[in-house]
Amino acid sequence: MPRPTVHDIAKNAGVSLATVDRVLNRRPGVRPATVERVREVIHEIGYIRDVAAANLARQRNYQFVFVIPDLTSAFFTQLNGVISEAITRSLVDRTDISIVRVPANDPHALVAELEKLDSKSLNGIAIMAPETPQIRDAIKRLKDQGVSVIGIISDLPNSDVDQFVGINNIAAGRTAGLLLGMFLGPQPVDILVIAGSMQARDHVERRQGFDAIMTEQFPHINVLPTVEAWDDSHLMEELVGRALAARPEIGAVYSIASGNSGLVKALTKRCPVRRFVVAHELTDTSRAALENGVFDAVIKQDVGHIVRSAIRMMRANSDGRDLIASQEKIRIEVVLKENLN
Amino acid sequence: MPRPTVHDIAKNAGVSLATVDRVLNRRPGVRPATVERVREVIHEIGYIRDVAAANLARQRNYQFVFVIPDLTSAFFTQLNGVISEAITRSLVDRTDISIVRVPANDPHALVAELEKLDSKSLNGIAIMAPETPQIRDAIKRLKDQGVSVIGIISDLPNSDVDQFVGINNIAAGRTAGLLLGMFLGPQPVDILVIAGSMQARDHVERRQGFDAIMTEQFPHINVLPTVEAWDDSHLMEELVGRALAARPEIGAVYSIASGNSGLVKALTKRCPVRRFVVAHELTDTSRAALENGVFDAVIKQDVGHIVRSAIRMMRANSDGRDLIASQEKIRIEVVLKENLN
DNA sequence: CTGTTAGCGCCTTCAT
DNA sequence: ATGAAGGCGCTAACAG
Repeated sequence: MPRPTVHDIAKNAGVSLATVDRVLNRRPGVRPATVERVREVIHEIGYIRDVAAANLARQRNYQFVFVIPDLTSAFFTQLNGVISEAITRSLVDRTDISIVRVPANDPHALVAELEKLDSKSLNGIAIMAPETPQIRDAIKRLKDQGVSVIGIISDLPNSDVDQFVGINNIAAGRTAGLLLGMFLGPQPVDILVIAGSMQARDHVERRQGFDAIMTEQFPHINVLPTVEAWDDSHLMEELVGRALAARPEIGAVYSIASGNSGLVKALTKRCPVRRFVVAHELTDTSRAALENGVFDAVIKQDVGHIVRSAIRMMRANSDGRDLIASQEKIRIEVVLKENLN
Repeated sequence: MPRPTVHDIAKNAGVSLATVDRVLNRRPGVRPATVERVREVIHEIGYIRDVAAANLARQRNYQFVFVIPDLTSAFFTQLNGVISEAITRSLVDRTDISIVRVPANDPHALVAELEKLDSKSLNGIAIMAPETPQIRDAIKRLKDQGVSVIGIISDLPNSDVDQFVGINNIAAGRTAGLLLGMFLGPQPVDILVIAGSMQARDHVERRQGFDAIMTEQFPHINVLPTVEAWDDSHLMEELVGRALAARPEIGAVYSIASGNSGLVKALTKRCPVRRFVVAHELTDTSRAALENGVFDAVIKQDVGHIVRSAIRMMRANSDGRDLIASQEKIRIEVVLKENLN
């Protein structure tokens, strides 16, 4: 027995297709009694709307854009790759996605790009950006024009975004701290912490979470002042090298930033000392480092998941649907040598 | 500018819609030269097929069934719940999914259920079952009748399934071992291991992986013989209680099985001793145990992900499509107190 | 307020 | 080997 269609509703309720459609789409111009009758029939015969057919008739299509920093580290290369793949995939779903890459750390340029977007044809944007007042305003403007705005990776808690897709970076920092604390055991040691810049909200939050758990639960461990390596592997190598030379007794390293290849070099150069190392993001570098034992754990966020989730959200927002909450939850993943795959 | 459609192809190639359709769907009855011309036009104008419209015209719908053991532990309750949710969701995608629950550990009953399935209307099944010869044969039969068969959660390596969706349980066991090894540090200790039954392939593999890494990398740790608790929490409580009483110096516990509430009871009853505990699957029990520090880590597989992935695969197999490999990879997740969410 | 009608992009008889 | 025409389930003018 085939599924009931709008025709079945019309027949059973004794009305026309147009009326059924009005009820289905909550459009005005139908007598309450009629609405009621149609609703009843819908319920009775167990009608389920065929979304695909509806979208076809509506000639609905989606225009989304990802706004991301034009950085070139492994993480951002990966992000770009994942979005590109999503672009290809989305073509069959009548969904056009484009990428706008804006200079990092330049709120003005970013705002300029946001203003350029044609909010007439645009249905949604997914943005990774620091939260400055100008950016907050630009986001507000887009939202007012009916564009769905999703924050990704780095949260924008005070902006009027529809949703944030990414991990809780405070919890991520706490997780890193917990791992190191448990690995290190009860003897007192020093931990070296390296961040990218303390401008990036995600990095700041990780550091915050890390510090919090260390003081709460591992007071015998001494966390050294943060070294800023500006996501630059050369600088990272130099700074870490210098730090380790100055304090050879350092027992562990927590790397918040990107540019981990420099870290690996610094660690392997001067070496027989066994140190526990936890870093962020699974890249070729960090994967190799896990495999050969230079890193002990990597805290990862699944970029593919983030991008797909953002797209699902923009689409759901565009047609006022809701989605499976659990599927959209981005997890703080702990990757060790043995669960690399 | 709107997307090119079949009409555009027809116009540009100087043929009719029917011919275009034949080329599009690789159906015979078109002169090679014509095929070539149409193909060229398709490429030129950048035509992308609207799958939704195609399925609509085709009146395509999908019939899938999940075959799972009728167990009632937290893990299986969760599995059932997730499938039920997927069933509701799938209705809008012209996809009908049903659940067949079969007695656990009864290959005959399972085979009988499989034979009952109407392979005429069925497009795919996702099955969790031990791999016996009869089951292998039943699977082969279904496949021969054109049904897509996906193994889930517990692998069926020697059966002719299209894909397996789940984690590598050997690696999961190794991950548990690595965690405990690192937590415990260099002093020699005893580890208690509790399994469900050594019939279930997934449990056996976890134990195997665990043992392997312990002998390879932590030879100073003494792994006690496996205790079988048959996924029963009462039995679990009793056996663990007895084991801890007999050897109070046990420094860690690895729980492969379900029935963890018994484990928690046994551990908290007799107590001030600090023991490291790693278990599998995130349930209400294990979540609470992580929160209050009874468990140190939980190895988890995302059941929602597994179910959604299996559905995507059955659908892709049914229409000979391929999908994003990385999205279908089920990860071995390490959950600590701090990355619970 | 309600109904008629013509599509949306694609597939599929049935002719030619 | 090719084409014309109707229909899949739903929506949206345009009439009444």
